[in-house]
Amino acid sequence: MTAPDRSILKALPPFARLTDAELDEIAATATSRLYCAGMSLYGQGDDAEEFYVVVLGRLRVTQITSTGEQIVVRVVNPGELCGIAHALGRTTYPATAMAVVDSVALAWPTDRWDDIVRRFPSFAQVAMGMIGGRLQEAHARIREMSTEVVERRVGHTVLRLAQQSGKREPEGIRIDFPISKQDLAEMAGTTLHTVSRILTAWEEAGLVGTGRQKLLVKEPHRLLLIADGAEEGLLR
Amino acid sequence: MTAPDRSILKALPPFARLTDAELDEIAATATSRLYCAGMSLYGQGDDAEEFYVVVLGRLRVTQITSTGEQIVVRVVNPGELCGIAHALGRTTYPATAMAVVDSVALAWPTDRWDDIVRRFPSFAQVAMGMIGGRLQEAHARIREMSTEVVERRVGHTVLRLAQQSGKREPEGIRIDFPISKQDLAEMAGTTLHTVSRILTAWEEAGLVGTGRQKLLVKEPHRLLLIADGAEEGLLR
DNA sequence: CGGATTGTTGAGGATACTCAAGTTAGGTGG
DNA sequence: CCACCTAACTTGAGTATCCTCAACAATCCG
Repeated sequence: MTAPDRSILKALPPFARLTDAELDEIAATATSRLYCAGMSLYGQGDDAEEFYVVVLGRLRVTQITSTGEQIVVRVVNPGELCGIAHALGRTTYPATAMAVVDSVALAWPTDRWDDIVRRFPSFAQVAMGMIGGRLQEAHARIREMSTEVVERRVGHTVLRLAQQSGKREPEGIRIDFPISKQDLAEMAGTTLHTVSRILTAWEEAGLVGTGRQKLLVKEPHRLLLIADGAEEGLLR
Repeated sequence: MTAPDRSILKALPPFARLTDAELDEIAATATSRLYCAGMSLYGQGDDAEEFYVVVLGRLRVTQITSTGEQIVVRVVNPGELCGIAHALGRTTYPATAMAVVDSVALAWPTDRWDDIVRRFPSFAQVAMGMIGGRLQEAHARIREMSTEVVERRVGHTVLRLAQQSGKREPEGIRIDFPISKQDLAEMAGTTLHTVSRILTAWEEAGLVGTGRQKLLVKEPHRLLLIADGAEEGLLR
């Protein structure tokens, strides 16, 4: 609920190249908020009154279709922007953002966006690069869903997750926040049943470790071979 | 091959709000190029040496996967940016852009991008909005591919095409550049066989008119009902 | 007019979904 | 701390959708 200190901003990529005076000015209009696991920052269809930068924790961004199915658009990691509907030319949020673990985010009123972009080109540049990264990820998903069989799609989904949000550990790359089979299914465009069968097969082969909302990628390299089609799938 | 006149720039959304002096300055570093149908502006994997704004014609942007399958990323219409790999944080083009009809585009050296963005916030704002639109379209495709059966997916693909690149005519909305069944399949994530069957069924119902690389949407409203699942599909 | 590209249509079959039933894990309250 | 309850997950069986394979037809262009 309080305005953040400049040192917090400085550690976030969008603000990394600003001077102390500039940071203070930007910090002055920000609000720091704590979201407990399960709380949402904003909902699909709401007026886009604020935009956010995540400081700590993880968010899951989802969309609901008109027929009630849900898809996971992305996971938001610390340092990333979200809720920037205005920059994308919208007045409402196209999706819902929810904290999957206790999270801290900075919020600015949406009408600060244009001013910040205009006055701080380095912010604009980083923001555009982040949007670009999301666009490329989206195209990768489209490509995968168009051309790959489920097992490879789930492979790429898991690998992307490991790369973007994973934590290196002695045994492998751990996804250190709760992720359900249903979530993975909604990311890969399949059902939780199919994800369950695939992960069980991979677990038996020692590629991954799974559990209730748990995921550990033990052999990313071999998983990549499967995802890229260089090695036969393990299902069935 | 020649530098363009400021009046040409002024008609393009990214430059619409600049002064004559600013336009002249931007025009000075631009090259106007004619691409005959079938020529490519750049290829997937090439160094991103230039970015473009299309003035006339249509481009088709495609990606080839490691296994040789192709997908259509998008169609580029006059007034739109393309080849902005640098802005998205890349050094190479992630896709190939090819003229589907004779087209004119303006080209700038990639290293002009940062300078233009920094000095002309209105350009930056329009550019970000365009990238945002692409991101939303990509998410719509992901949502459709995750949750919808083929016929509805093809419906949404055709409707998007009609909306973005169609031309109102007495009989309906015409796609006035060559578009093959294979192209539609690569946009909808299916095969040309399935697209052919679906369009034949729609044609028999009077929803569309089709032909070799031709497409006319006669009843967009009824097609929308099918695409949105409010009405039964016509296939089989 | 001939070749090449694009599109049509049918048959068969595999992939992955749906439906169903049960199991495990974790959190909560007594 | 244990019992219970719910949410998450597993596994099996049957089947629909849509892809693959195949052969042919139509259209365009030079």
